[in-house]
Amino acid sequence: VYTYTTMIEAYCKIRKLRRAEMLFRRMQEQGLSPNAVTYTVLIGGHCKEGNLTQAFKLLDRMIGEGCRPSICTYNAIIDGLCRKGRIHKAHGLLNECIQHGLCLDKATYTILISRHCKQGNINQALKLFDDMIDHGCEPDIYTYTALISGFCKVGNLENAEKHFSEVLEKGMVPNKVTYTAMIYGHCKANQANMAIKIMDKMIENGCTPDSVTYGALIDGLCKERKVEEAR
RNA sequence: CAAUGAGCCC
Repeated sequence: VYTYTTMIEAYCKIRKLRRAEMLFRRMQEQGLSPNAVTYTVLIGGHCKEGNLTQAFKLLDRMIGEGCRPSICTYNAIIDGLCRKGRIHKAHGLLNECIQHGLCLDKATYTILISRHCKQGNINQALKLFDDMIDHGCEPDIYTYTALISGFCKVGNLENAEKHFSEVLEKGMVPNKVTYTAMIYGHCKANQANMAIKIMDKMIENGCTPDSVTYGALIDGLCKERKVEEAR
């Protein structure tokens, strides 16, 4: 089962869902029962392809066969729904999780926070951030990065910086993604000089800027007509 | 640690 699951995951990663489904069928023909991980991998693969119909079909089947979905299973579907902009339905699934006795985890909240941030709905994101803390679920660097990115997107650098400081105060370590979000925010606010300072700090702290980091920076520099600097 | 979550442009 472990081996099949790993292979199914590999096919999902390279977006060969038909191959993945084939293996899923074959393992059952061999008398092997897919477990929660197998189902989650396949459901996640379909969600990433945007095939929510198939994802829900598998979820039903999983439950029908007495295989209990985990929070990872639901998170995969919640993420898929969010990507399709069906955030309301995603929120609806939270109740289903709770009915199944599952505890929402950091990923659940981060998926939703990230989505609200992308829509510029920072207040809703903050509400979820508070909710998660109320429920004893501590935000981690992923959650903070999503939130910081949300503040950057709406040009609220003050709050972005405030949460960045909070990360440090809590002893968490900002990573490449966190710094890139900050750089993007400053570029967007026409503070390219500050963005460059942040990049220097990022390098000092052992994070290597990647193509996304440079992409954000080049965009910002070009906007400020500092094409030469961008070069 | 076999499965879920965060960053630019498009």
